[in-house]
Amino acid sequence: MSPSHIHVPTDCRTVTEILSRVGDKWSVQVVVQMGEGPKRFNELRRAVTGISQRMLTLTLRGLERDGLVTRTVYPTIPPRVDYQLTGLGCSLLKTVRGLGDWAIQNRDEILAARRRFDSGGDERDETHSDAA
Amino acid sequence: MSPSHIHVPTDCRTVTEILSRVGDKWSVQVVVQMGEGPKRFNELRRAVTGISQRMLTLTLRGLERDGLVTRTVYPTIPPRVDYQLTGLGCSLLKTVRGLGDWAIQNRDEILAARRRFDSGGDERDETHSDAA
DNA sequence: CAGCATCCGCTTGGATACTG
DNA sequence: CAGTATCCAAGCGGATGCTG
Repeated sequence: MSPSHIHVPTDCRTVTEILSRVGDKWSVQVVVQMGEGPKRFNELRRAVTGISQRMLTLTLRGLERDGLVTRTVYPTIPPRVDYQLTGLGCSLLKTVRGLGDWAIQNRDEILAARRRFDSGGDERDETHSDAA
Repeated sequence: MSPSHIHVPTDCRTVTEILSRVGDKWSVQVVVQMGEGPKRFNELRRAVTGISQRMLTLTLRGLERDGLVTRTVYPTIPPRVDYQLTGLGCSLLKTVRGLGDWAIQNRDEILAARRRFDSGGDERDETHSDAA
């Protein structure tokens, strides 16, 4: 029942909502890993360097909750659990790759700007004597 | 001197780097506001609902540091400071809109999945009796 | 193997008060 | 108007130990 005919230019709250879903420390990396197909828990753990077991669990729960991944349990011994992107998850992955490409393309420029800012912290802006 | 000929599919570290830049609570909203043209400090403050003065300052400093916005000071009384997107900032805005559109399009589906997950927390996955 | 529970530090961010 | 400085609470995330 949302008024979808009112096309707000990039509705702020919704974007923020999604960004906080995807903007955490690990979600994107985990999603990217699953882009190559279904993955088991420890497989993901090894693939995503530096992630703790706790955070992998939490991240996967969050993604599952939002319908981005499915969790399939095989009650064998030892147990086996597969995580896989849903259609929604795949489409998110595609979109995130857009941001990823941007990041890769502009990484050097950003790092340069950062160094410039960090070294000289006083001549960074043009002070205009003229005013309204 | 980075080996740019090795095209890693969405280099994980770089993406994470940028996401943590843009994935904080306010950056995107601030950037979106500036997309409509240069803005003064309190103008941004009013436009971005809920932001504290402290966080607006920090957010703008961060964006300026990364070369995404410029800060122009008019030493008048009272002082006036304009913030404006750089070319880099504009290109980021465009990219972020991609994610924004995705968010808007799939918002309902995500919220539905979330409700489903939160209500029944046990029948959420298919347990397969078959295994490897 | 795939988790859950606990503890604990660090960072993020809000509220408030003060300044040029 | 456009900040800076301080204090403080909540949440994120790491380390460790235990379970089915």
